Amino acid sequence: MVVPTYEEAERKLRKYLALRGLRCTVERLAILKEVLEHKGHPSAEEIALQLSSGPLYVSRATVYRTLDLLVETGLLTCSTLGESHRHYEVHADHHDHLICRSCGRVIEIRSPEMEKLQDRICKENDFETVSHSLEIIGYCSRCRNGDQRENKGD
Amino acid sequence: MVVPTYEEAERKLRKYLALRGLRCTVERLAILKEVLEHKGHPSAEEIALQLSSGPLYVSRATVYRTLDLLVETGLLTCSTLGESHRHYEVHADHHDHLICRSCGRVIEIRSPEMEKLQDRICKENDFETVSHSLEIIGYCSRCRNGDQRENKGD
DNA sequence: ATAGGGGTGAGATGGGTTCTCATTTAGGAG
DNA sequence: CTCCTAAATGAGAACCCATCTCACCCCTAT
Repeated sequence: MVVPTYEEAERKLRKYLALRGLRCTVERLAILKEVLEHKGHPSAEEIALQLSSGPLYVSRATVYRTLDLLVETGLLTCSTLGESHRHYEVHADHHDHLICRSCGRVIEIRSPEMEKLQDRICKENDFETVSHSLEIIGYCSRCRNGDQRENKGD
Repeated sequence: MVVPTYEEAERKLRKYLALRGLRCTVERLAILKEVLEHKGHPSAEEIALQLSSGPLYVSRATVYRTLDLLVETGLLTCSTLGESHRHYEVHADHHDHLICRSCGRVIEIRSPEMEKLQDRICKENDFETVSHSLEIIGYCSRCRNGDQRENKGD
C-alpha cells in the first residue's frame, strides 16, 4: 500500500545523503534496490547472498553498514522476528508480527487501535516514540490444524 | 507486585525439576537467586559476572543453560530490549517496555487494554499465543528535558 | 560400592556483526 | 576536465554472545 517505489526511495536516500555530505554510491543503491525487491524479511546475510549473484560485488561490511544507514534514513525497519539476528523490511505503513514457532511463517498485522493505544501509553509516560515493535510468538492456524509442513514465507 | 519471593521461586523450581527427574544443584539455585536479587534486566554475562564475585564459581556454559531452563519453567522471561543480546527478568505480571535510546533507561508498563487487544488480534488470526513482547524505542521524559546524564537503570 | 545418568567446567566452535586499515572513488573546487 | 580530499569500500581480523563437545564429577537407586 504505502510501499514506496524504488524511484521514491532513491530520491529520499539521495536527499538524506546530500544533506549530510555523504555519498550516493552504487553499492548503497544496489542494497536499497535489493531490499525493496525482496518479498519478505531478509537478513543482512540474505541480502549479501542475493547481491553476490548480481553484477556488482558488495562486501559484507558494506552490506551491514548500509543496512544500518537505511534504517537511520527511515527507509527500512529492522526487527528480530524472534530470532537472534536482524531482519529488514521496507518501512511502509507500520505493522506488527505474528511469528509461528512451528513453521516460521510471519504474519503481518495492521491495527490502528494498537497504534492508538501505544500512542496513548507513550503520552501518559511522557515518552517520545522513535519506533516500536510488537512480536507475538505462537502457533499459526495451519500448524494448529495439523498441517506441519514447513512453509517459511521468509 | 506478584514478584515471587526467593522461597516461592525455589519451591517452584524444585517441583519442576523433580517432576522431570532433573537435579536441583547449587549452581541452579545460585543463578535463580542472582536473577531474583538483581533489580533490572540482567544479561547472561552480567549474571555470570555477579556470580564470579560470590563464593561459588559457575561457568558461563552453566549460566546460559540454567537461564534457558528457568525460562522454560516460567520463572523468568527473556527479551532483547532493543539490543542484540538477551536480558532476563523475573516473570511476574506481564508487562511491556519503553526503552530510552539516549540513557538506556527501561520503563515497564502494564496495560490490560493492550493485553486484551493482543488477545483479540490473535483470535482474529486464529493464532495461539505462546509469548509476546512489545518494545517501544524512543526518548524518555528526563532525556527530552535536556537531562542527558546517563542513568542506565539496567 | 557400584553403575548410570544428569550436571558441570573448560575450551572449542559457530553465527552474526563490527572494526581496522589500505585502497578506491564520489563529487565539489578550480 | 582534472585535482583533491574526505567518504566509502573490501579483506580479513576481531568481537560478542551463545552453543556444543567431551571428560570428569556426583547424585541416586540398586
